[in-house]
Amino acid sequence: MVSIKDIASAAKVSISTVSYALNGSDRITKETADRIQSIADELGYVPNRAARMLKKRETMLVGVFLTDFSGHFYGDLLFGLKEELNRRDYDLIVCSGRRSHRMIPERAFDGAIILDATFADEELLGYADRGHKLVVLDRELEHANVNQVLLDNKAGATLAVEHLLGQGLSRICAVGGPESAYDARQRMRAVRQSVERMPEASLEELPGAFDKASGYAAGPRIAEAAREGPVGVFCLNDEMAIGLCDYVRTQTSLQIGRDVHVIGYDNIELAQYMQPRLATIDYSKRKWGALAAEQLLKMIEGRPVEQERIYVRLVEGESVGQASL
Amino acid sequence: MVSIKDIASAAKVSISTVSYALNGSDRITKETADRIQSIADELGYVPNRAARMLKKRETMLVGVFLTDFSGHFYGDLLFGLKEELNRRDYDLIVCSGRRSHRMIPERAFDGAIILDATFADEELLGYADRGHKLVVLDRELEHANVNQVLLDNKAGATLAVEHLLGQGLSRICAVGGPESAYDARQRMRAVRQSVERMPEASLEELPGAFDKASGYAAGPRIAEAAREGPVGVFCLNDEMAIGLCDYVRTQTSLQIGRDVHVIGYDNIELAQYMQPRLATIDYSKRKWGALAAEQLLKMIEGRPVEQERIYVRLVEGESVGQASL
DNA sequence: ACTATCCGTAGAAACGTTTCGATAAACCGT
DNA sequence: ACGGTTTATCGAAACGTTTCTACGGATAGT
Repeated sequence: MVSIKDIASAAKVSISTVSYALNGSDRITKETADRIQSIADELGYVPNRAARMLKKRETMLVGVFLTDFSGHFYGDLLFGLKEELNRRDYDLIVCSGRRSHRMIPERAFDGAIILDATFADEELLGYADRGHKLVVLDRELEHANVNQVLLDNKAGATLAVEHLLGQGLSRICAVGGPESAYDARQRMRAVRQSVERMPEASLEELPGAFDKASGYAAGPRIAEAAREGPVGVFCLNDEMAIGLCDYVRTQTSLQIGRDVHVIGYDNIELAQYMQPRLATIDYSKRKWGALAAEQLLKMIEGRPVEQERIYVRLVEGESVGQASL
Repeated sequence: MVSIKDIASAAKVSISTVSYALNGSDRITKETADRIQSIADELGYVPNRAARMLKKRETMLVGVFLTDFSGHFYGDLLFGLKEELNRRDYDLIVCSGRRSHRMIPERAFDGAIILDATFADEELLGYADRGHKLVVLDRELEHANVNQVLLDNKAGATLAVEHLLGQGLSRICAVGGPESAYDARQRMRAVRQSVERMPEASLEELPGAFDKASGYAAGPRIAEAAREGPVGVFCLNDEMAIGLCDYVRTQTSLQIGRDVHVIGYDNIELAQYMQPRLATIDYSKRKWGALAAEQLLKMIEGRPVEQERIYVRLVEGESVGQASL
């Protein structure tokens, strides 16, 4: 592999001159710089990333950690992240799995973005203590080296429940997320508050784990409830809503949007292709990513960071209809 | 940041002893090794990745390059890749975008897996010439440092067309992919061959770009054709099939599975949620990833690599029905 | 013409590891 | 008790950069 040394001897200058020339320092005259540059090109020189990282103590890399690679909104989120990072000359690296956690303390990146339930809070705080910059997207953490971009879960869940209530549905079921999920806890809390505000409304909470299977599993109980009249179901994310619709369609003779009214959360791509179209809560995943990137870069560069929040909107769908009285 | 030196002075041994001890060399007695280990733990030592990379000239990292992060089957593919790599102590890093290409010559990984149209063949061959190990998933390249895991596109496309023909459909439309896509070229070639084998069958080729919009765009022409009797449409991937169904459903009074029979390719998750369910060609994306990882590791370790191929199967769906005669 | 200033380049140390070869102490058999 | 062998540890070089400081020669000012 051709190194800076090879260029130095080919150009009959010292390696420091080569380094300065290639990095565009004004210590070197334009002529020598050009000469060195063309020799470098000719030899096909590419700087060694590891050496540069070691010496400069910076990587120009940001790591994003995901629980898995199959999330339905990762595409947009990562797009937003990457755009923003690239504008500032950083590269994005996506990681998943416990094994890769170690890359943070190994200083493989200048900062990391976390949307990964396999990190415990204490683990993240430990990294922050050691000086690593983090932006967390799936929890709230109080630390000088940690910031977050919050989804407005409260507003979203309130919107969802009020949409159901607004259709004349007073019997509400909510299918929850894993206890460990911050988003799930926040959404469920808002659900309770919204229902409590309506004296005539009732709420039943069903357990769930943010996956299709838990939506499906909630099916029997919901079908039972629906026998006594229309029921409005808020699944705390779209995947569960889809699982529930699956159950209702294949295992019961109930009709979605008439007997069982379903609304989800996240507006994943699938939602718009469901028949009937799934009502859901939407927010800009790109913006979420872009803000996360912006915050992280500010931290890395030592600029002040302001708290950001992503707003939500209701997407209507035929999975929620007017309650027939 | 605590380094091997700090441990050395804390333990009153040389840095080489620390290095040997921490790496489990048998040059060091168990007692000192344990002592050093516990001091390292106490100080919270984590090795510096850059330094190790530089010295060892290996990274234990594999990069996978994707055109974007939104592909519908990336989740499974990456899962297969990651599992296999982790079993062998390698970490996976996902990259996208032209900017990140440079990580290959910069020796940021021990090898790379390419499923990314933004790489030109010549670019990849250039890296291979410089000794970088590659596995390509979206093309075929002849080079000692390049291997591929091939999808059986020919078999899949043949299966799809024969399924349509088998339902009594003799007027076939095929919605193609970008000219630059290897998969698209292979599939289309097989389509032509299959249709030609049936003297009474006719084929019309429509342009496409593997995205939903091109499926939608093919809609008018297909609707026109369907006015003269049922037509079988093979969209070279599921996304286009979904776009086409969208058009037919919203812009025409034709019925899918009766007037227009649609089959896709890839069996993305969405396919099973379409109404009617989309017929498609399925193959194991996990296995695809696992084989790619296995090949790359063999190359890195200098073991012989055998050519692999992923097999396909037909998934029936109501989007293709019996042609009413 | 002589010192002071500046400018372009060179030398060398450092970043944090790994690993080869050297060294000194302990062991063994005779 | 002695040379020879083994054993545990150490010293130093190297990986490929960056960057501080030093240096020598040219230019400029008086």
